[in-house]
Amino acid sequence: MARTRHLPSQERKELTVRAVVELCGEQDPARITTASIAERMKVTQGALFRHFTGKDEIWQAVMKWIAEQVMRRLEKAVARSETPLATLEAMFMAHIGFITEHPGVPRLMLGQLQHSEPTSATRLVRSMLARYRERLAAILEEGTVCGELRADLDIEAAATQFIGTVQGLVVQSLIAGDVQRIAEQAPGAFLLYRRGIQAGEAS
Amino acid sequence: MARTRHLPSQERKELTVRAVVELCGEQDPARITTASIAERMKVTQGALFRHFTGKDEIWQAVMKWIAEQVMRRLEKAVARSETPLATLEAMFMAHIGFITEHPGVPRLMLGQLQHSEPTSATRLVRSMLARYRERLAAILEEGTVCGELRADLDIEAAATQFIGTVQGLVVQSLIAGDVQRIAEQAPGAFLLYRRGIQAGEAS
DNA sequence: CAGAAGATAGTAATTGATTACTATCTTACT
DNA sequence: AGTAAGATAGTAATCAATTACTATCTTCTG
Repeated sequence: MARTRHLPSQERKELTVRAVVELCGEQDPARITTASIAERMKVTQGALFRHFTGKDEIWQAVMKWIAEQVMRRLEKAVARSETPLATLEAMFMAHIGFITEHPGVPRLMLGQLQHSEPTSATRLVRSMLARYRERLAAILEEGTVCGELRADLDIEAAATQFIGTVQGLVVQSLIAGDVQRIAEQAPGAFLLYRRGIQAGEAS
Repeated sequence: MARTRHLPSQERKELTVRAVVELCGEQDPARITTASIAERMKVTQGALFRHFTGKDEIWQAVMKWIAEQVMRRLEKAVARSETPLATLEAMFMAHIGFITEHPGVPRLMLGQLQHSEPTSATRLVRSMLARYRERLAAILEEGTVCGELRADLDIEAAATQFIGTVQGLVVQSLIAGDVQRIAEQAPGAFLLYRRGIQAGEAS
């Protein structure tokens, strides 16, 4: 049996990220200590510093992982969809799916956004959200052009509202302490958002 | 000139709350120490414990203050409005107004919602948001009855989306680091929300 | 191909800084 | 004078980071 002490640094880093994401599903990121991370990994606290120069670098690695995961999923969703509206819905559900699979993610991102003096990790979050918005804006624009969305749509507001729709569900789940219910509420939430941006309907 | 050292405990408590709310506008609540609060108040750190039994009690006082302020404003907005839709808009703008006047408030509330083991302050936040939702649900219900809102409206989803609309603006401001721009974006955001819930329009 | 030599990863213990909280002395107000 | 509020000077606990040492893997040489 592979007792798997002694891992290559690369793998150990990945396990560290996993552990942190996991821990964020259970507690306030601000209260996560290097000791608690190490404990979760069955390693001593000092061992972490063989792979990271400091705690900051751990957060950075975590945010990098999240950014990659989210963006990969979003692009996949975009690729599979036909119309702008269908793309938006696929992105929405992909985002929600990622959150329900990794309940620590919202807490992680909100935790990073709290910092007013941006660390490296904070900058990563901000740039990810900025890219996210750009992606959204492009699709929304496309939707207005093809007539699927209201011609007078405020693109910026619609992008903010998209993220807000997710946020509403997230806040709801933080209050209820139950991340999984997000999945059930997601379709209804998107329907409401869709009605706000869609061109005049017949129903 | 009133050098105002030596204040009655009641006033000192109020100043403490003010100081904390102020500090939250500038930094992560999790990083606010009793020392930094005291410094802001021009008092020594130990003096705080003449008025609060512990840091928890400070957070509790802060959240109590916020809950009172928010609810007072919301009720005023409700009282002044005629139709359900006008009431919702007034509530929205009241909420946004409170946030722009006190930029620390979103960070404060989000910070509290991060805790998974609810403290007294956390419970206060949750119960405030619960009351908020109930209030919203009642108004939304009223709107469907009087025909101003879609008859098939999902009340729960619409309440979540209302809070989400605010959250979208908040997240936006945390990314941009500029709370004031919320005020400009608010009308556009509410318009989008309104279109999602309103009964078939003519425009 | 064996095995020494070096590199990499992990441990256990410690350090210095920070933090919430407290004990004791001092001042100011009534 | 007596008491409520504040200053001063602590304490114990926590935490990130470091250090000295050990275990394991990898590589190079004879």
